[in-house]
Amino acid sequence: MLFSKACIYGIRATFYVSLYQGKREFIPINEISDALGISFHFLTKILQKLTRNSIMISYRGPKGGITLARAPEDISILEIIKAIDGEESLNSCILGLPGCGTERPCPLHDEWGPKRDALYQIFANTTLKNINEKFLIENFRISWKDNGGSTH
Amino acid sequence: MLFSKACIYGIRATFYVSLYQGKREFIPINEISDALGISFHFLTKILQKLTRNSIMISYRGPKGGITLARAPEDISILEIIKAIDGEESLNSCILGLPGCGTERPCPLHDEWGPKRDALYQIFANTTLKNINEKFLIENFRISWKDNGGSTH
DNA sequence: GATATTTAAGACAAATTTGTCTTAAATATG
DNA sequence: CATATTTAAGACAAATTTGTCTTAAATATC
Ligand code: SF4
Ligand code: SF4
Repeated sequence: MLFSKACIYGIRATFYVSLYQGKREFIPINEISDALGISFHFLTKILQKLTRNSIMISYRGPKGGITLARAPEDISILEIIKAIDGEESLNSCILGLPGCGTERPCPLHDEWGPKRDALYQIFANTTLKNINEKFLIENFRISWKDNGGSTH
Repeated sequence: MLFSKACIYGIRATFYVSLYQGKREFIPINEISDALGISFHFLTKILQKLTRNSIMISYRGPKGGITLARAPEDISILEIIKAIDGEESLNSCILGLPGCGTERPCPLHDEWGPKRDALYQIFANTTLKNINEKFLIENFRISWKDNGGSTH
């Protein structure tokens, strides 16, 4: 698993929220946790990392909830990942051989390095606006809750 | 982290052993754990997964230790990963959105799918022989022990 | 102001991963 | 056969991640 469960939940929740951007004000967390089948309190703690990192804004009380802090085109997947799993999760190597790097590559570096960089660029360049467009264009109906896993 | 620590340790240990292939009989695990700076007993348990999966052969007693079960060109990195972290670690998606897949892609699938497949192929196609050649050709001197992390 | 709704915060518990230790079994050597 | 070496196996502990619960604070509505 490249990302922690917390990170995946955070990404899913952000996708969910971003679908309502411009249509509703604040989305209550319990609605999200219900839709995604995630523990409400666990999700709350995850989302707090996003509000602390100015990715989301939260509002308490009736009609409260969370919403994006910025325009969807200004929020990348990478930001979410960094806010939840930290900087290292994508910078560090899959093998993590110590003391290595470009000037002292391990036997896999030539192959892995470019792949890792490409992966990083995907997350850096994909914004929530891109995601929303994909959702709309492809008329995507995701089953947010776990239901047997992905088929590849 | 794509792989568990156990998996990374297993890969490092296998690299270490394969460097002596054809030169020494069995490599004692305590030598490996010393060289790699890993707990001896923890490494022993990890390596047992490799012996159970016919990747390594172990031998008890003086002059005992472990060695590769097959020729280096017949052992891929992928096998090691599967033996330790299981099949799913590379088949499952980084995001793990449920119920999705090629026929029901999430907004990242078009980008992530090919990357994941390419990654899979690297590990499937890279054998210990490839690794050894790299080590020799590049006259690689790895510092097996952690010493501050990779520089990228 | 009273009440219901909703996030914030933190204590706590469960599960998983990582790491340690002890004992047993196998084997080479003298 | 006695001894030292080395893996096997499994109990146990520590650390981390995941998940639950309780209380407090903010806010809309009546
Ligand atoms: S040399 Fe590169 S591929 Fe190899 S372990 Fe280090 S960062 Fe990873
Ligand atoms: S559709 Fe593809 S990329 Fe998206 S979550 Fe599923 S497997 Fe992953």
